[in-house]
Amino acid sequence: MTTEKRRAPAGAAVLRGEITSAIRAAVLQELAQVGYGRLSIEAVARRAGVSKTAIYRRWRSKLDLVLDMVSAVAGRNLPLLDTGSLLGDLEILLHVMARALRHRLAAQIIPDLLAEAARNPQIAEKLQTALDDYQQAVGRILIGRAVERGELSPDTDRRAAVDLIVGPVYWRMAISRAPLEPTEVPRMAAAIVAALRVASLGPVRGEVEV
Amino acid sequence: MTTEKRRAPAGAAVLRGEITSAIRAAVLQELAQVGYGRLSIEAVARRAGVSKTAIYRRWRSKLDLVLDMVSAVAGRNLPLLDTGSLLGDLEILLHVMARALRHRLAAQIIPDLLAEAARNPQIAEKLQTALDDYQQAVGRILIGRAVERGELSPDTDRRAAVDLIVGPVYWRMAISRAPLEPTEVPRMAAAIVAALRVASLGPVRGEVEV
DNA sequence: GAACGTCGGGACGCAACCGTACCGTCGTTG
DNA sequence: CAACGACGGTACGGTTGCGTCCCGACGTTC
Repeated sequence: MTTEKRRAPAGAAVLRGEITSAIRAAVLQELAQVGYGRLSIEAVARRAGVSKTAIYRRWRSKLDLVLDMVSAVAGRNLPLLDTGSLLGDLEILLHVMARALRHRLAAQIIPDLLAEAARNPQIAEKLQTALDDYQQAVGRILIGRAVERGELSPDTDRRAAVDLIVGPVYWRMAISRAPLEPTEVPRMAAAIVAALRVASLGPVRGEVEV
Repeated sequence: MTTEKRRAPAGAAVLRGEITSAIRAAVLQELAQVGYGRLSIEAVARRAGVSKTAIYRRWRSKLDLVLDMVSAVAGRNLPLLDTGSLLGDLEILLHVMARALRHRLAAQIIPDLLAEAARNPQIAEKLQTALDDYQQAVGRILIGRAVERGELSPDTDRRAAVDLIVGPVYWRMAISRAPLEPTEVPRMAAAIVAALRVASLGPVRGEVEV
């Protein structure tokens, strides 16, 4: 046995990036069109104009493929401008979310994967992690700044705050699927600010009589 | 040819209700476990302990089956108590929604079907109709009453109001999938009331500088 | 109590997809 | 310029599900 040095792969023996990109794009299209449940490697290959082998060489399975794409997208940060006021920050966040959800692909894929996450532990982990990061970022940045400025009480419940912030836009665009005009954003932001102020005051008396 | 009267089907020649129920239950279980995309008649039959034929005799196809179940569930009304105040009404609505979404089946099936609706026109029609009804009911009942009481301005945007009301609970329970403690409901309701008051004031000046 | 007629069940042909094995191709490296 | 070695593509067996057809079973009605 000779312990000879392996030559580094080169020439035609190297993954072609164009093909990898084609596969990624095809996956997004398929994901939007048929959802994760019915996503088939064959269809992806067909759409990408590529052989199945090309896919299996890059990812071990369908799950692997999707997980990889999720982490690629979900890893992005959330670089929000600091406008100097909770209201301004909120408007920007809402605009960013609305713009993202306006894309056909995103508006179909995100709800689909979130639903899938409820039953697939692997996807759930990746996705919930990303989601938690996102929510924590929103909480830390938006709420944190507002607290520093004195706009909100320091013991604001971040989770509850995030629900109030993110819920309405998501409902409107991903569930109700009605367009959110950019002109509506300021009003929604103002409403949310009011909600956050009240929510940060702590528990409210007002039990419902049953 | 004798034009004899047909005897009405009777005896063993009649659909057995118990089997229909078994199928319905099995569909819900399967829908929750694998989603609409991967829902298979065979699996439903297996789980229900029934033959495929039994299913095809009742519904023409998978789509038919699901559509039928959707309309059965979605047809329900929303009989909200009138507590005399927007806050009280809101608390009840939130409790009702939270309770519904706490059920494992509902929490899995609803987001799944909503995602599916985005790509399947038939489901979309049935589901969006139900959703619109629901939203209109919320708008008409909750907002309408509040307007009558003078708690909100008459020209409140109902769609925007519904987003503010329904979005946060849905996000918390169906997307973020964190439990919503009953004790949190009053605070959330109070926050939403504040948001609605502000939102009903009409457009807000406060464009974001970019 | 016999005839009726739909019932549920099993089997079938067809189609789609999974994941793998093999084969000729091709660009770089030494 | 020749040898290397991973590349992309085709072909394959196995599995699963769809929707249909035919069969014996069975309870009511006349």
